[in-house]
Amino acid sequence: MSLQETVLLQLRECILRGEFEPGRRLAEQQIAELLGSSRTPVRAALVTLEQEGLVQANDTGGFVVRQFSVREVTDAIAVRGLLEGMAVRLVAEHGLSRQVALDLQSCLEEGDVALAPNPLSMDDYARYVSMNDRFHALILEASGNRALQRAVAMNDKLPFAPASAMLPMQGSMVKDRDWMLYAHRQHHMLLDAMRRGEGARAQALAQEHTEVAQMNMRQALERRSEAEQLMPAMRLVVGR
Amino acid sequence: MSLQETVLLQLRECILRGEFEPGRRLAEQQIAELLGSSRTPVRAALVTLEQEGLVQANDTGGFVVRQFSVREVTDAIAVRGLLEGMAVRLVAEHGLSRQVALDLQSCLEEGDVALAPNPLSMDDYARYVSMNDRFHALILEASGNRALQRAVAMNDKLPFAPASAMLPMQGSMVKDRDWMLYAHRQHHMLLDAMRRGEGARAQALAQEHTEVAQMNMRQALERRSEAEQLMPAMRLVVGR
DNA sequence: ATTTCAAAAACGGTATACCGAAATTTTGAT
DNA sequence: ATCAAAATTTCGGTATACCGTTTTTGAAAT
Repeated sequence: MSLQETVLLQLRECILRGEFEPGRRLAEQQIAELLGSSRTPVRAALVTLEQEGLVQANDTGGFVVRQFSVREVTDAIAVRGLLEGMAVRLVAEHGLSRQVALDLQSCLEEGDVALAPNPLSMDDYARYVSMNDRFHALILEASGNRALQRAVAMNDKLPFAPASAMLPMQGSMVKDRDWMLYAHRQHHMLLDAMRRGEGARAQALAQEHTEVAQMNMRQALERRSEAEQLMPAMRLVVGR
Repeated sequence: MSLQETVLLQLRECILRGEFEPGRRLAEQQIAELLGSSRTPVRAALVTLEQEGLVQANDTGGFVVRQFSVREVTDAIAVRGLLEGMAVRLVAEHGLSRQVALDLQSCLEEGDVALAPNPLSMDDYARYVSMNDRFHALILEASGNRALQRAVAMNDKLPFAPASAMLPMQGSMVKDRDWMLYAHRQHHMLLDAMRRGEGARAQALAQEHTEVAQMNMRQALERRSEAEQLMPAMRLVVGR
């Protein structure tokens, strides 16, 4: 892997970890020293991160860590709902291939197992998150629409927009497990709708599915200090 | 304006003009000489263009002009329909502000005037295109959803996805004018739906509106050589 | 004429030097 | 002690040098 890729990954992670407060100037030299490279790879990374929206060009040149309003985050979640709704509709309408159906089914079963224990262990939670990501990725891939895939990929670069970013925060709380059970039930219904070729139903379901993320976002905002501990990227969200 | 911005704009335009055949390697030195700069600004531009999808990273390093399948283009148009559908629904549901309604109304009147002559002059056509872009931009802005705006902006970087890219090709043909009249009538109905707060209707209409673009894409493919003269970017589309 | 293979040219990734602009610190007057 | 001006440092934009790798070239062999 080239140094450029390493720097990009590390810098993105640093920002998402909340290691730089929003608005802070990202001096190229400084970051280069921090990550052990010269300015050149840092420069390339910053250009990429600007396109992704994590970093903002300064009037006077250079870049600054971007901050997000609550509105922007909830909007991004809504957009994900729209895009995933289209993906599941396409899959439902074009017919679910045998292989994809099997893959999705195995995701569901894995989710069933992961959510069975009460209370959930950290491992159970991690397993569920990984399954969740795979489930959403499979559907998107099965939609076959590359423009749609690009749109989701871009949208997911924003904090808290990706499917698993706003899962109930650690899953250890009883209430969190209940929410995850609810969301997972929706996954089951989603596959059912796709199997039956019920495009409109699948779309509505996928869109409603993101309301769980919206609820979690609201709850995270009410318990800000707690949330920031569990999800440092929360520091990038300003207001409320 | 910095040299970087100039280089980015020029290079993007060169690619969209079809001045480089798809698959061609974009050597940094070469482009730097062509545009009168050093490699550094070219490198930054290439990273940006890769994010935009106009350029593709080579396995062995460097970048190559991307080529698009017909499928990718029609998919991108469909995604634009989805996104604009959401925008108009949001505007309809949240209420159309007095100012935006006036602005949109004046767009419509301008369009009425531009399309009145028969046959259309090049100027009439240009005026309509400019109005069309403004109309779509106004709605998007009025939606207030920044994630949505970002998604549209990204999608519009793909060739032929932007609203006006696939307007009937020059408008001088009688049949083209008929299509434009049809599309413009849809604009009128769209504003009506938004005024009445009919979100679902507005959404359906916006989505259907992109079918005009789909038809034009198909027609352009049937008359490839002609189309490539009028829209050089057509050379980036492979197949059929 | 076609293929093969080695020499040469070109290329990309990276580091760094340079310069003007911006930001920060120091200085000096009040 | 306060504030403004000057000096200094830092920063970003740009050009360029260096090096290992890839690509092209061109000549020899078939």
